[in-house]
Amino acid sequence: MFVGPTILHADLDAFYASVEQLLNPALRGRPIAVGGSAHGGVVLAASYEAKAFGVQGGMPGWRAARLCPELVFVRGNFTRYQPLADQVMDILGDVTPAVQRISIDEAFLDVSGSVHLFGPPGVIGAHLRERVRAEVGLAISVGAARTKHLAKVASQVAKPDGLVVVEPEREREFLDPLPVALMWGVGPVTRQHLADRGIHTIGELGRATPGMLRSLLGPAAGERLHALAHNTDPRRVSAGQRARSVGAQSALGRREPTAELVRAVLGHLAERVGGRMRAKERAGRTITVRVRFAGMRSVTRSVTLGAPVSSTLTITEVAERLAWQAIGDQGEPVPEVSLLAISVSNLGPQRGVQLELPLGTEDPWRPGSAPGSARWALDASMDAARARFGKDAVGYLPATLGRGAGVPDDFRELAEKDLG
DNA sequence: TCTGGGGTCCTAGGACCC
DNA sequence: TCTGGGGTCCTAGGACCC
Repeated sequence: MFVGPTILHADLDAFYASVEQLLNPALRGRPIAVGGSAHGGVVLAASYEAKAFGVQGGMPGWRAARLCPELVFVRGNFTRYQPLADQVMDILGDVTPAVQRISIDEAFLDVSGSVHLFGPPGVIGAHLRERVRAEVGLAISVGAARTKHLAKVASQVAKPDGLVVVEPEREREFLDPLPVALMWGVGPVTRQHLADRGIHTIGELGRATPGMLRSLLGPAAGERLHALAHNTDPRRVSAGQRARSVGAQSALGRREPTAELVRAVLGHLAERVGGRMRAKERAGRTITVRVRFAGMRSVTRSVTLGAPVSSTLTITEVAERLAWQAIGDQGEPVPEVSLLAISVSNLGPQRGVQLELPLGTEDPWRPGSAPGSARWALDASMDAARARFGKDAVGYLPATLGRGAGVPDDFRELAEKDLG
C-alpha cells in the first residue's frame, strides 16, 4: 500500500471564462466576464486577465466594469459547459474509479490504488493535466496530498494552470504561512472573527486551542477548523451521494407582492422543483419558502407534511400559504419583494400514484383543487409533453415574469444539473 | 449603479416523549 | 409534590461553497 499524497483535487481554471476563450480565440488574453453587463446583472465568472483587476464571480456588473474598463462582457454559451466538463471528468476517471465530483468543474480522486499502474501521484497529476490540455483544450490545476482538505488547498495554491504535491513530511511547512481564508469553510465572517483574535494564517490557527475555537465559532465549526489546521480531517473520497434538497428561486427586482404575481412566480418555481423531483423519482416532506424583501433582508417559512409530496399543484398551494405568512408577518405597509424561492427537503423515494390532498381542506373535490390521482395524472402529462416537445411546450410563465429576469434559462439548466 | 441560482451544514429554542 | 436527563423532530436563521 502506497503511503503518501494519494488524494488529488483537480479544478478547472476559471472554467466558464476559459471555455469562452477556447470557443472564441479573439477573447484569449483579454479580461472577460461571463454574464452581467456594465449596467447591471451579476458576473458569473471572470477570466484570469479580469481577476488581475479584482473582478470576481458574484460581483455586480457595473462594479466589475469600474474595476476594469477594458472588460469584455460575454453572454455565455451555457449549453457548451456541461459536455466539456463531462469530457474532463471522463479523463479523470481513466486513472481511478474513485472520483468524487463536487461541482461542475472540480473533483477529488483517490489514487492509492493506481500508483502501481501509473506512478506516484505527482506523475498522475501531471499526466491528467497534459491530457485535459491536449484533448479538451482547457487548463486544470491539480493538488495532491494526504487528505482531501489539504489537496484542495494545494490545488488553489497551484492555480493558475499548476500542480502542487504536498509530501507528508512537509505539510506543516506548506500550510503554516497560508492565509486562513484558503481553508474550506472559512468565509468572510469567520475570517473576520479570526482576524479579531489576531489569527491570520493557518499556522496561527493551529496554535489556537480547540476550546477557544469552539467558543468563537461553535462546537462543530471549531472542531472542524482545528482538525483542518492540524490536517487530521478524516473525510474520505466517496463517489455518489444523494441530494438532500431540491430548490428553485427567482429574483424579481422590486415588486409589489400582488396575489397574481405571487401565484405566478410560485407556480413557476413549483413546476421546476416538482418536475425535477419527479424526474428523479423523489418526493419530500418539508417545504420551505424564502421571501427576500427590497433591501436584501429575507425570511423563511417552512412546514413539514405528514407524507412526501412532489406534485406541482401541492407544492404551489403550500408555498403560497407560506409566502403570505412570511409577507403578512412583516406588518404594514406591505413591503416590496425582490425574490421568491421554494425548496423541498426531507427527501425520500416517490412511488406510484400519491395521495396528495389539497392542504387545509377536508374535501379534495373542492372547486379549484384536484385530488391526488388527478394531480398525479396532470403532472405526468405535463412531464411527458415537456419531454417530447421541449421545456417551454407546456406550463405557464406569465408575461410579467418573462422580462428582466437576468439569468438565461440555459444557466438555470446548468445550475440544477445533478452531479451526484 | 443595486446585488443570480443551485446547494450543504450548523445552531438555537421549543415541543414532545420516555 | 413543582421538577431530572436524554433523545428526536421541527422551525427559523445564517455561514459557506460553486
